[in-house]
Amino acid sequence: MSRKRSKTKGITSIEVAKKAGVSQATVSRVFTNDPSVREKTKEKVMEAAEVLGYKPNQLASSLSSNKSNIIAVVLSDVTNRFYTKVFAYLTQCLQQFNKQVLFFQMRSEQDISYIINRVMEYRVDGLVIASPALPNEIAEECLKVNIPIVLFNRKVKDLDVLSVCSDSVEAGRMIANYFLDHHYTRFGFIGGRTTTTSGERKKGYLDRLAERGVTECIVEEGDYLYDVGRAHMNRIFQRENPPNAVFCANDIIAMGAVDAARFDLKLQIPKDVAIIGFDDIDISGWESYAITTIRQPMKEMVEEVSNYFYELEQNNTPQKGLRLFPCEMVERKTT
Amino acid sequence: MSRKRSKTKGITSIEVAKKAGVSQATVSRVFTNDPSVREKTKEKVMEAAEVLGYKPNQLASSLSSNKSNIIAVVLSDVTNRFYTKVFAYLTQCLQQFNKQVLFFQMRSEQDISYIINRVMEYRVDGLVIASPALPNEIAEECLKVNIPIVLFNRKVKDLDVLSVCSDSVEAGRMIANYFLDHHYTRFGFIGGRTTTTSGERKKGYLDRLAERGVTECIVEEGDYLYDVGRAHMNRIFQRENPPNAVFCANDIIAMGAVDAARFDLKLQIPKDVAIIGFDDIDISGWESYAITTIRQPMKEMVEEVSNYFYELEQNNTPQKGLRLFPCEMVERKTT
DNA sequence: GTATAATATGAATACGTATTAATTAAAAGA
DNA sequence: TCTTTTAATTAATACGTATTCATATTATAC
Repeated sequence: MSRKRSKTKGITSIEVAKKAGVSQATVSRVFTNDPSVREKTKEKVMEAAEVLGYKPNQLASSLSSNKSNIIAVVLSDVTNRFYTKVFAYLTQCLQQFNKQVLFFQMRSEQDISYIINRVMEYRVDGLVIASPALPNEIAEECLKVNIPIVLFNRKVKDLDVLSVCSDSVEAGRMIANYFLDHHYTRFGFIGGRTTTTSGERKKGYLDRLAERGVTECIVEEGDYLYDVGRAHMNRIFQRENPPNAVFCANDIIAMGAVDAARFDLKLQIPKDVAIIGFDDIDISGWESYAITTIRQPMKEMVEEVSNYFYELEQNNTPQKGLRLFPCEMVERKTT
Repeated sequence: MSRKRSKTKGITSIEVAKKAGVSQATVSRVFTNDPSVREKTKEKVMEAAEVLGYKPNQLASSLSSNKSNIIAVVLSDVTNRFYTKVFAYLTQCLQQFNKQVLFFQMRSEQDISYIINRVMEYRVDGLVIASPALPNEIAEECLKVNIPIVLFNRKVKDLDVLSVCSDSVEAGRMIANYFLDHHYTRFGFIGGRTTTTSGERKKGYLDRLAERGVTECIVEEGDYLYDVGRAHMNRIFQRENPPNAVFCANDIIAMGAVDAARFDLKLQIPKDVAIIGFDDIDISGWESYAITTIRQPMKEMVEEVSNYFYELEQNNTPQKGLRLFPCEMVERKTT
């Protein structure tokens, strides 16, 4: 009784064709919305399909049409709420024109080759990389076989891709201005991993401080984690003449910093020290933290990504290159 | 110059075969690890593949072998950190035997038919549903075509599926015991959506309270949201004789409740009121909240799911039915 | 009504791999 | 050495759809 193949093989377009009294080609045309099929014929086919419970085999379709309708999305940290939201909303947008999301996690550089292989094997229609780690290898491999790539909050020069980013540099400058306008006098910065985004946030901040005459700023850098943020805040305050205004590269770090100020250093916020975060994740708005932060226009950014693939789908050739989105400040109780 | 099909068509097994001086069948065998191919031949093929940059076309493979190596994962709320972690870890586990994750969001009942259609069209090898909303329609459709289903934290009777759940009822009882053992006297419960999980947490809690002689408990139910939790907490305290011990159906609600107590009601935690949450998401451990909560054995649960698919992969027939995992209490500063 | 154009359908084939059945090569037995 | 067995390989075909090209049908013009 060898039954390697499942008995319940799916209904095929051929069976539908037989039942509807048309050819397989016509059934295919109906399900690809080919306008050249007559309304009456279409109805016959749809009815037969309905009765038989036919669902087109997307795998066969992909093979034949050379289009998988799959977009691979690579995240380095699903735990980061900002990217969680990006992921959720992107999925939603892509579904509107029938693209599905194949999910990959890039925990370390080691994952790169795994991801490359899967992405190529599944012949995905596109690839979105929202990861601070260097994906140059991935990018090059994919471009080699014409898989369109979108980088999210990551810039790469000399690479023929779309890069959708928020304006981190300008956001950093905005914070410097805010602190100075509110008469803060001593400054600190707690960065995340040494990535483009964290680096740019720092650069804008420090540059603007310098432009307005402040050359001293205590800088600590580590990772986008609560514990790390908390540790860095404590370390900063072991120095003499500690800051009264600290910019953290994201909200998670900021929460660590807030708790360090509150529970370890017994400081009043914002009287003794002001803290600003980045991302405006929902927790930042909850009253126990109520962190002043920077909001990236997540929806617009995601829609830009989605729209890029939509244009490709329509056989247009949307522009590549860098697309920069301005951020906005959200004032709460830590300043 | 009509070039409908991309010029850069992928390298196929046929080209590899030609280059290696073997048949296409042999190339296929090499890439499916068929033991019947000689070591020397294998090397020849691998080398040719390497030189040409050949990557097997998974879509063609799926079509031919009737196995897509795709597992669909349906979440109702990616924003919920517990499920975010489940999602991340599940992806990681499945990748270990080469299963990829196709992601779906079930925001409302309306999404059901969309999901069903995609799941069937892609001929996924399995389906994981981690959603409190009723997926009976999905389940029935899938079982009809033999797609294995795993329910995560959701029980369904009379359905031939694997259901991996934490023991919510027992956890509820545990909390009742804890409150009573610590001499709390008046009780409250804030639930999430009226789902199995929330309902069971409540049931265990109330039943155990009753068993130990407490018949009064103020119950509010709404949704798993910060704002809702906060509103409910306030409402509870508008009643006369409000509770001094409140169990919230998850940590997000608990945070709303904590902030209501702190900022709206000006109460001391835990002196005036104790609060317990559920899930032990990372924020609960951060000091500004430091919420006492219930930890589900997330990893074990996910591994159970992953293992189920692994067994199927090996053509074994793993047992279906309900698999229950005990929870554990994490004591922090809200009790 | 016929001739012509436009439209709708069908037959045949491609897509790239897995797999069965058939064949050849290697190993073992005498 | 020559069978007999076993292992390795190939040829041929299936998987289910999309699509090109040819054909049949309908609509339009006269």
